[in-house]
Amino acid sequence: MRQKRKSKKLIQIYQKLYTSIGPRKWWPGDSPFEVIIGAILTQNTSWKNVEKAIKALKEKNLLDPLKLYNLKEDPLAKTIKSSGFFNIKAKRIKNFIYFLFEHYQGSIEKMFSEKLMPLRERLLKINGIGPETADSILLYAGGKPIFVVDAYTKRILIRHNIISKVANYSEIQELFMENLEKDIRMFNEYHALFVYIGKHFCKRIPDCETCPMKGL
DNA sequence: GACCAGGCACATC
DNA sequence: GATGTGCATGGT
Repeated sequence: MRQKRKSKKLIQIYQKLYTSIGPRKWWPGDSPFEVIIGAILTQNTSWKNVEKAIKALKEKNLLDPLKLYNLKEDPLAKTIKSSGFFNIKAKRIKNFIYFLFEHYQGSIEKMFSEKLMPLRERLLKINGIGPETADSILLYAGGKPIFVVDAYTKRILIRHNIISKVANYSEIQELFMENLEKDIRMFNEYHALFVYIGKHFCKRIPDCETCPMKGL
């Protein structure tokens, strides 16, 4: 498909999803820091289980960079137990916190004052932060124009014959970044709408008949 | 009781 | 570089 057609197609899908489903108001969270912690906790995990973990952190008054800096890994793991993979996620949160203090004196604001791509490269060097987590942090916590790709995005695009089964993260991301305006608001909604479609229609056993993307 | 969920790192070939 | 596996809880 030529560039212009691709771009038209992607805009068409977005408009269909937005008009039939409406704004998703993502990311649920009271602060950029909460969004970052949520992004790590939701790795291969249902959001319901993540919400419980975040609630537990709030109840212990631990949802704060310095508090987490001073908290040992073991009590952190116990607190986020409901999110699954709790030992490894406790490590990943601590890795991010150490990064935040090492480079930005623990300030989320200072971190996000960095330019998009240099910051993305730095985030990706943290053990436990991969492309989806990094991009979620950049877009939903930092308000930066980057397109987030996830398992739902890939599944939906494969089923609509827009990408091949072997397409990797950066190929899928480039499809959107190179064919759409770098519009933060749209990137925010677009990914959230894909998650909605993935959860409700484009499941392992898909429900294509009532799916808003039917025919696209 | 199997299967899945808003990934990632690491081992092995 | 591609493919497989461990990490773990809670909902359907």
